[in-house]
Amino acid sequence: MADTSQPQSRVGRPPRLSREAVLDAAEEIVELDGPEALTMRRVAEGLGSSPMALYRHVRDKDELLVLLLDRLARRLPRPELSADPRQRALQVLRVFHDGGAANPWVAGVLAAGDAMAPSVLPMIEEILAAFVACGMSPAQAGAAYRRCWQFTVGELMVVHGGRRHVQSLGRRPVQLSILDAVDGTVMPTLAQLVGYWEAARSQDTYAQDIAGIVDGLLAGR
Amino acid sequence: MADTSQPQSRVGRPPRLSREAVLDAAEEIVELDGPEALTMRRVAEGLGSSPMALYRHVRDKDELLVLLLDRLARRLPRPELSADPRQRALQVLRVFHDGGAANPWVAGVLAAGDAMAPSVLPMIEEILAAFVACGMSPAQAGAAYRRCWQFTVGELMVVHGGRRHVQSLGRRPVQLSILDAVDGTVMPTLAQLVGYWEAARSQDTYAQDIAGIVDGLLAGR
DNA sequence: ACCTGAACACCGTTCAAGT
DNA sequence: ACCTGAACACCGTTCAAGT
Repeated sequence: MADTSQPQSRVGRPPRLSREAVLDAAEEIVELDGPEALTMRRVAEGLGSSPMALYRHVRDKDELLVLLLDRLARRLPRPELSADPRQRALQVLRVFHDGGAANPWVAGVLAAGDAMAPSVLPMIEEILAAFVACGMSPAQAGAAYRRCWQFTVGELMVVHGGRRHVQSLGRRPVQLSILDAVDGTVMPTLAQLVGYWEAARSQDTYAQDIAGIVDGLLAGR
Repeated sequence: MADTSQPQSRVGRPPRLSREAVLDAAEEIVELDGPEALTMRRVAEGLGSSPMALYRHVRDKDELLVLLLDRLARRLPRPELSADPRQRALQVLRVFHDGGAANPWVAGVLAAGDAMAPSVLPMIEEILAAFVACGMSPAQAGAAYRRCWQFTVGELMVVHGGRRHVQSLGRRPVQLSILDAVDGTVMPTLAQLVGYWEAARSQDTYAQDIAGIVDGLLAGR
């Protein structure tokens, strides 16, 4: 009995943790309290192990974040793609956007460096192919994708971005933001601005914006 | 002699530091070693004072960063504005962009929260006015500015963004980036992608991109 | 009023040792 | 092979005390 014993390579202490378990614990924290709450020590605590045990499964904290991003990317839905290539590009871009908007910590991680999830490569390829099907050259498609992606990152940053939530640890609820920095005298422009920002957070302006950008690109060639 | 003595309010120890001095020291650090090197303790060290002395001149580290951003914004050049409103909007957007691109730490600070520099409000107003002069309604101008700003933030993030520079403290030069994450097998798409990214970093694609976006907006109405 | 010293409650990570 | 304990070199910030 006990055929769970592998005949091969049975040396040393059996593992108690795994990369998958570490990622699970990390994800729970980030989902609950945001990316700034993600510390190696808290992950270890969640696993009931010492902080240093994690380093056997993950190179360092940066790698942990990238792996978390990749995991999210792998879970992105693959929508039924339209026959119209323009529509197809917009569909995939929307999947990217919605994935980032649903997990506000993504913006912060994207901001941190050249980190990128390999699992999105097929989706990027889909967008490039769609642009080519619209009549662009591969180089044009690349530049077009870059423009769309940069707008999407900015949107995630500005609208759904790493706001420090409420988070107020009891002290100092105010924030030196655009609102109180002009010491009380709210300019008309400012009031309007705030309105437009709020609009973007409530209404779905992304669809309109990205469609406008894509149409600009298609009109260009 | 010594007419530097103010007749008014002469109580307690005279100040040795000032908010301006704190900002100078902070700026030097951030310019030299990037925003991640900016710590209260290092600023204090640069001033030859104790870390806690800073808290008399600045509420906390967040405020320090916002003040630094505002200082940079105040120094932005005010270009000779064109008579053509479309051109005018593009000019001011370019000033924003170039300011951020020249100081790569800006992207990181913008990413961190709703922080905003009050000194840019007149320039924002300039852009809104230009869009209105192009025939947009105020609401359309607001949405248009938002779209442009979001693209600009994304561009700063992706192209000039908070890459962790070389920074390698001797150990681990590699980075789990898109390049090595697909374990060696570089897809054609991937090679292309990297090329487009590099292109954006060397050539000035921003001018073309933002003009395309603005033209898309103007065509929309 | 302005600054200092010591302390608190954290970080990520290394290194030698246990099993 | 995998994990632990103690330690290192940091953080931001509070609080009581000095001048």
